[in-house]
Amino acid sequence: MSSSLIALLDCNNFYASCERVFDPALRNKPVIVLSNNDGCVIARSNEAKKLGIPMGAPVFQYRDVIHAHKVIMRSSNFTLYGDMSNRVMKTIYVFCDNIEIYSIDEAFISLEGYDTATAVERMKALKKTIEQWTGIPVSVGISQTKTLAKIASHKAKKDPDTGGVCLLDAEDKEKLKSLLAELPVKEVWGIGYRTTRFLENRYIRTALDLVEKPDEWIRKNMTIAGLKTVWELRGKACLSSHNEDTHKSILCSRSFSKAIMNKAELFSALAQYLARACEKLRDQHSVAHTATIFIASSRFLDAQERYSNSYTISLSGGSNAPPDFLLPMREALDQIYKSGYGYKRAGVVLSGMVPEKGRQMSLVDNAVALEKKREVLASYDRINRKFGRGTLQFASLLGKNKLTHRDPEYTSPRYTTKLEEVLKVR
DNA sequence: TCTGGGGTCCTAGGACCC
DNA sequence: TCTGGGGTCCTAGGACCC
Repeated sequence: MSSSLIALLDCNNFYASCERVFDPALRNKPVIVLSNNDGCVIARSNEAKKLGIPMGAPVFQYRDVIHAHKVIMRSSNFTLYGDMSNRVMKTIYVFCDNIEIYSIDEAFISLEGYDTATAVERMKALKKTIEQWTGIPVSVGISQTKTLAKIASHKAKKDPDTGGVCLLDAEDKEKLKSLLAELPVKEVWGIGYRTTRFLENRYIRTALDLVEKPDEWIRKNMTIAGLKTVWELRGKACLSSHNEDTHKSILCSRSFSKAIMNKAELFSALAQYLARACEKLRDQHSVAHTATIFIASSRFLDAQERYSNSYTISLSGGSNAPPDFLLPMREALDQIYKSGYGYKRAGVVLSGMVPEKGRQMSLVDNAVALEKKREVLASYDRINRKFGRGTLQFASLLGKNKLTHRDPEYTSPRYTTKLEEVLKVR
């Protein structure tokens, strides 16, 4: 009896593909999607990859290539990408209801009960349907474990012979072995930069080198997480799915296009991120008991000129209303702010979540006031959802200064979520 | 300053992911 | 001149308890 199969479905060049769906002029051309402030490359079409533009590359360093090859740039449009992601995931649910949405462009799909041939057939049908219904090209890797499915999906993406769906059967031991022998250890899911350096120093260069090490050695040098990775590579599934619909932490942070030199401006930025983080918190019907603020100068300065720090505050009753966090947050900023530095980034992390219902009330709360506050925030959220984020804002959070975020230059319309911006057919 | 061995809980920081 | 943003998990070490 064979162990059950799992598939990883991965959207190809997701953000760039989303842009292409609505603008045919981008097809077969090099396209890159940029981060906030149009600073970095966060997605590339295959044509852009071939030009040697790396992931995360600062745009200014590649001006010449971009110009010479007429690379098309798009500022990121997360409203569009989020909506397209939903469409892809909903299509997967038509085929299978046991799925784990892993990221905006990836999902694991349980293929329990299928033999290998049927699994491949089903995934080919799914791939075709997604491409027809959403216009997003996808690749699928199938294997007995998530880590191997991941490897299979890379092969599906790179090797045209697979037709975009690749099976890696771990029960074919010889084939698995020869595949792992060709796979550089740094390409294994879960092996990052630090671990790669550690392993290569010990002449462990391929995935096969790694799986041949004894368990005790792995456990000692790579922690339990590394051991799980190795078991997965050997074909033994041990990564559990975490299909939580509530997050354990929520972060909102931004880089500034120009350095911020004073505390008031920094606080006003933090207050806005707090407001956004609290919105996400209310979306999942939680309250948070702790909030961490952090501030940082540019990471690209010399060590002596660099400064970053964070401070964690706690709220005894928990809350998802920005004003409750504001005063302790101001005190926190007083603790860590140092004048004389130019701050390039700041953010707020909320954690210590519990469900909004049945939360512990602190002594100063009274139930009526609490319910009233909840209703006010709910209307606030409804209005902002209907008319766009930022329609309503907290007066106490509004700074005098406009934040130094650069306006995006290359934004595409919100084709799918904004009536005024839908695609027009002549 | 030396003298004990266990527990638990919490948090900061590191490493990884997309 | 210009360098992203949002998550999870693990471990070590401190605080506290008996």
